[in-house]
Amino acid sequence: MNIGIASEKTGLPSKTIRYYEDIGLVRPARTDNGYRDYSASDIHRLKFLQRSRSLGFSVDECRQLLSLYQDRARDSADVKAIAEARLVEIDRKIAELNGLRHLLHHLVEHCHGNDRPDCPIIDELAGEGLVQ
Amino acid sequence: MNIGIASEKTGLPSKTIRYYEDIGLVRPARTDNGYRDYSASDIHRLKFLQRSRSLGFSVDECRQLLSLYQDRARDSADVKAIAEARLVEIDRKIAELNGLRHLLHHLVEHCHGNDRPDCPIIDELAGEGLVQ
DNA sequence: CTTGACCTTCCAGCTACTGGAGCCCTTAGA
DNA sequence: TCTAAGGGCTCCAGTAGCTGGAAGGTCAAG
Repeated sequence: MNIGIASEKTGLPSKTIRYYEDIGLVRPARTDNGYRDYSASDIHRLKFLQRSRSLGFSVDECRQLLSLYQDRARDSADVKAIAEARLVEIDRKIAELNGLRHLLHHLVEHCHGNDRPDCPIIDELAGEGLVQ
Repeated sequence: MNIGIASEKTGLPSKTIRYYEDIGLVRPARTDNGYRDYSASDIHRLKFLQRSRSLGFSVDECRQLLSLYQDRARDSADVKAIAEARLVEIDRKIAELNGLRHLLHHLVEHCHGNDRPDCPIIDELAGEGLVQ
């Protein structure tokens, strides 16, 4: 199966699929003319990667998850640990963004947004602001 | 004022300050020995950048904000527009992360996390999962 | 005179791709 | 049989925003 079809089946751009090969996440066969030839199990692997990435796992975490996936004797605890670490990270990020959102919203609300120069947002950035 | 002191005063690493000079955000004088020499107004600019960056503005937005800051005849509306765009982006990101968090939390909750291989997280990633 | 803490420049690397150039292969139509 | 379109291939460079490190210059203290 050519890379274009693999791309359609997995929802990953061809460029990305080649990249995943570069970094050793997938190893398709090659046909005589040098084209990559994806098997059903390659497609499965790529879909696994697509889903993992879209759940926010880093490429390196995906690598670990893939190897746990292949490992019939894995401990589910190992998978859970990776997912929980991700969850903690996501929570941290959400909290950070909520903090920013709060500050920024506060500033935006106090800015008239007209044709005059006085602006609490700029004042804040300049260190003469609303927020202590 | 040497870069080390500027770093202390602004909370930005020296490397970052040099980088900001590279991309034209700040232009310190030089002393005879070739050392960068930061004036009070350079420090002010750097602090402005530090605050803007920590509020989540991109370097390019910081550039725009800085030039609005210098512009005594600015319209506060222009500043507000940049901040509002940032706010929209932050909200989008928060929503995305909340979605991920929800999914991942759901999966983690259903994983026993023991020494057995069966794991709904892996199943989900493999496309045989809980989530439709 | 030496030591150590600074400073300088330049180059490479990080994440996870993405775009583009320049080329080859295959297939359908004129 | 020629040609054009639409794949595919490799390799190189660029994205954001730094960060680390090498190799060297400068300065103040002891």
